Order: sequence, then C-alpha cells, then structure tokens
Amino acid sequence: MDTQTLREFRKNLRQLERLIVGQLKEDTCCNGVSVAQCHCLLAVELLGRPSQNELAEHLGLEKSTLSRTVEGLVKIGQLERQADESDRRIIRLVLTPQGRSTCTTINEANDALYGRVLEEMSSSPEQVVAVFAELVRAMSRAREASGICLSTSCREEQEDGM
Amino acid sequence: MDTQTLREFRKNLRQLERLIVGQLKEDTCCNGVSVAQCHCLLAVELLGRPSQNELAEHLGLEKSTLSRTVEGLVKIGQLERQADESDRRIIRLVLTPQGRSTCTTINEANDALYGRVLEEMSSSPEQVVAVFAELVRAMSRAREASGICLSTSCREEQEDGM
DNA sequence: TTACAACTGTTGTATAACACAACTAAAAGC
DNA sequence: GCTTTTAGTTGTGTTATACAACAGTTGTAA
Repeated sequence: MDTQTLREFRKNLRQLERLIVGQLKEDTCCNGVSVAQCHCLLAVELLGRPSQNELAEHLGLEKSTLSRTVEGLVKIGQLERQADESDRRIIRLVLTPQGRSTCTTINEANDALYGRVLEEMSSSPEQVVAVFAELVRAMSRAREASGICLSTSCREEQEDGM
Repeated sequence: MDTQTLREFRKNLRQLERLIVGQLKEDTCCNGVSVAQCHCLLAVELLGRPSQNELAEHLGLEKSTLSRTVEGLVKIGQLERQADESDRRIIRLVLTPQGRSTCTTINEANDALYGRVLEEMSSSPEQVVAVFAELVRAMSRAREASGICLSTSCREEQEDGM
C-alpha cells in the first residue's frame, strides 16, 4: 500500500501516543486518582473480584508494579483486598463503595466526552468504533507476535547475531 | 448514542493506552534509541531544522524535558545543535548522518509493520487511515478544549468551587 | 543609552510508573 | 516429607516527565 498513506497513519499514531503519554503526567485525574489507578479501578470493575495476578496480566503490568498500585488504592479507600477462600496465597480485589462511586463518575464523564467526540465525526459512530476496535486488536496481535514498539520500529535486532 | 458501544470503545482505548505505556518501558527501541527519543528524531525529520522550542511545542513537552532528551541524542551522535544565524538565543536541531540513517531504519521497519497490520484488516486500509486520522484530530481538540484525560475522565473539577 | 521586559534554553529537584531481582508464605507434585 | 511452583511484597534502579530558578539574548521604551 501507499507509503504516503502509511506515513500519515504513523504520524497520527505518534500524535495519539504523545497525547496519552502527556496525560500520564497530569498527576491527579479524577477524584484524586491517577490515570494508572483509574485503569486499575476500571479493570477491577470489569473483571469482578480478580486476583492481583489476573489483574496484572490484564493490564500488562509486572506483579510488583501492580502490587504497589493496588496498595495506593487501598490506602485511599477505593479498593479492598480480600483473602481467597480456598487458596491463602491469593488476594482478591474488590471495589469499596467509594471505589464503585469513583468508577461511576469516571464512566459517566467519559461516556459523555466520547459520545461528543464520536458524534461530531463524519463517519457513523458505530463504524468508527468498529474500525478502532479492529485496529487495536490488530496492533495487540502484532505486538505479541514480535515484541515491537508500536510507533517507532523497535525490532530487537542485531544485538546478538552479528 | 448507545452506552454499550461507548463502553466498548473506551475499553479499546484503554487497551491501546496500556500498549503504548508498556512499550515506553522497553527501554531501548531501535538502534539503542528509546521511544521518546524516536519521537524526537522523527519530529526533527518532519519539521526540518526546528528550534528546541518549536520541537517541544510540537511534541507537547516542557522545554526542560526536551532539552534533556535532545542532550541525550546529541551525546549518542544522532542530533546536532546549531546556532541560529540571526538570534543567538535559538538553537536549531538537525539530524546527523547517523540520525538520518536511524530515521530511515525506523521508517522502513514501521512502514512494513503497519502495512501488514492495515492490510489484514477487513475494512480498506485507506478507510481505516482516514477514520483514525479524524479520530485523533477529534481527540486532540477535545483535549485542548477541556484539559481532560482521554481514557479515564479527569475533568479537574470541584477543587476550588464548592 | 540604559533599564526593563520578554524570550530561549539549561540546570536543580521532585515524582509517577514502571521493571527486575530477591524474598516469604502457601500450595502442589511426587 | 521434601522439592518445586505460584502469589504477592519489598528493595532498588531507570525513564520520562514537570516545575522553578537561573543565565544569556533581544527588543522596547524612556
């Protein structure tokens, strides 16, 4: 396919990356919760009482990283650690009432925001969502297949062989 | 529009964010250059002899942050600082031959990668690219308009008023 | 022309998000 | 029962980032 088109695509992808990385630094996000913490809360909501391991897997994080993120959320009362009934190694995570309320706030604000964003696009929202979903899936697959950095290049090459 | 669809969209967006944040940590990317450094090099290539300020603006970074990123790239011989002819405050950035070659490597690897990704999607590549471009633009606008975290919620609310 | 404001870039300092490695406790395998 | 695997924690280090204070340069206005 056309190189020009590809370059345009990659430029937009980089712009999105910059947007995303940038927002990581605006430390508090909503209700005094950072972006990483938001991801964590929403994932718990989605998975429903996951173990820390499951959650780390789902978020693509090291268990040690997640352990500390969870620690932070427990400290501010958004998350509760519960012992698993049948395996005492496992810690299960549940949202506290406050955590549930934070999720609701996040979801409502974002549904509204992205509702607006999608409405004002020229293609139909359903189509945009479908295309985006397929794109993300394709990129995830590509990443797993090759350990590639998505926007820049990043095959881990020539380090050992030659 | 349908909440279910919105939630699906947001879920995919978060997944993409995790992908992007994750790859930030795989420190060396291509030719011993990190993702942030790659963005910097490609932006210099794109802008053509930008000042540091212009580049920082383009990447959405603090001038201090960029100053250090540039410093790193100069040290490893990818970038050269040049004095501006008419204003001695300004430093202009150019790719060294090595930097140009790094950009070429990056571009070739990525064109190939995203060529593959886009080809294997069910919609036509041109359409995917067009939809994605519009989406990124819409999200950038939304971000500028409201200082919102894109995936999570993040209106900076209730801090002062009430 | 001299004084001051505005601008460009650097340096000091702090932080968040992460990874890796070493550890502890519990469970599973044999 | 001993060994291996698994789940989570803690110590340590790095990167990308911001903000604040600073230094030199330029432009402006008295």
